[in-house]
Amino acid sequence: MASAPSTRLRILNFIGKFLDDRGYAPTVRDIARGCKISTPSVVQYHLNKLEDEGHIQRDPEVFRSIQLVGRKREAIFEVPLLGSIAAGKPIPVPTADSWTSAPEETLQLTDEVIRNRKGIYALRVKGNSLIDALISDGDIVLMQSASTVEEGEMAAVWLKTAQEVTIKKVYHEANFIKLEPANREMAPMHFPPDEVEIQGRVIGVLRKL
Amino acid sequence: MASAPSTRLRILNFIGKFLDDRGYAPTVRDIARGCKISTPSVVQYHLNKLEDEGHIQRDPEVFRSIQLVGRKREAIFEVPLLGSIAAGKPIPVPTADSWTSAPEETLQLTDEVIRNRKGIYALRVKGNSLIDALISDGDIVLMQSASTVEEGEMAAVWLKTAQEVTIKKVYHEANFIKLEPANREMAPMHFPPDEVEIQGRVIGVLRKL
DNA sequence: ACTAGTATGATACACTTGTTTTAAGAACAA
DNA sequence: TTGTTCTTAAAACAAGTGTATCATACTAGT
Repeated sequence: MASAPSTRLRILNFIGKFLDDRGYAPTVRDIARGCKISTPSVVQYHLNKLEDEGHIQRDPEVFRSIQLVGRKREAIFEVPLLGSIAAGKPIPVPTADSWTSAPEETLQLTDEVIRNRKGIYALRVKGNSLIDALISDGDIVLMQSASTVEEGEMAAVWLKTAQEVTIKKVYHEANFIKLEPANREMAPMHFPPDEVEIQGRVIGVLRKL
Repeated sequence: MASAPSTRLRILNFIGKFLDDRGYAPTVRDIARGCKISTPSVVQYHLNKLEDEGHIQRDPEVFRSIQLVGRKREAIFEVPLLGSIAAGKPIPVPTADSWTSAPEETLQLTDEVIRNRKGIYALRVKGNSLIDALISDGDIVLMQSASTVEEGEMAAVWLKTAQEVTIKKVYHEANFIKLEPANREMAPMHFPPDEVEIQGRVIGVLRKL
């Protein structure tokens, strides 16, 4: 068992702080200096313990290779904010160009949301035309490029004669395409297949207040 | 000017890849091996150029101190998912214990959403009782501990006699507290001050589809 | 008291690694 | 040509650094 506000813990905290401050890991002697330990061997001793306990991880013989386990690194994805989605306007669809040229604005999202899907972009919602999809003015919709979607997936669709974009769950029925609002209190609508055009899959909604 | 798919660029990409793979920076000799360069001095030469150009940054004499500028480090926050929010149940309010003991589940969010606010936690929404706040079943609500909120801020409030939790914009009026739904098509409600209890500030909603 | 496990200390070895020096070829402009 | 700049090359130095060894003290359990 660890005993006091032990040297062990001091070392662990020092490593974290060093990492935050400098961006790379401390050496054995950095730790010794920082924790007022007289000699590398004591640090070495505790580092071995910490590694056994699973708190840190390091590559033998490699300088500055200490890493804190449980600290995630580099799971951030930059998602381009390609424009806005508003009533009566087709949504901006990403072109080949969109991915290479730097967009004006980006969102930073984690792996958890992206789940290594490709072709993700974001649109800011303007107005309350999507209220039946439980999406309000100012929300950000995460899209994935797609011209078809699976049964029941949420998609942004363009209604040709209505000249309107909407977000609904899409089901393919016999001779119609059924569009079902996220808000189940509202009735689904049916359209002939050539009347709707899938603009992309909706994979998330983000509302910052 | 840089000329070809130059050695310079190869080195830069190698550094990035090495960083992703190993979690710490390569040495001059690592780079030489990885880019099929015969000698450290060539790498050294290009590293100096890259540093002049502002692409990398490093501390002289410090091993493995290369960092890519423009790469965010440590912008991920782990937000504990403390429970769920459902109709007719008070929401879980974080205790001192909640922050120290490891929660079963966490969300990873970026600085962009957290904006160095403290006391952030998350709740999963069960059921459709919050539909008038444009929040549906399965959504995740980001909360900040608070017992009072500013005018017009979105808050989770406990309605005492109704025995119900709801999410509304809060306004303090003469003798009443006005609760306004996010969905503006719906009417606001008024309650005497001792009838409502602020459980926390709502700082965001996340819907994964 | 005895022993085992834990923690601290001092010192030294050998390898890693940033850096310097010197050299030479290639591209380009004056 | 001449000179300058950019690039690749080889070798070596000196300091930084992980690691090992040996020794000492403290604590807890028997």
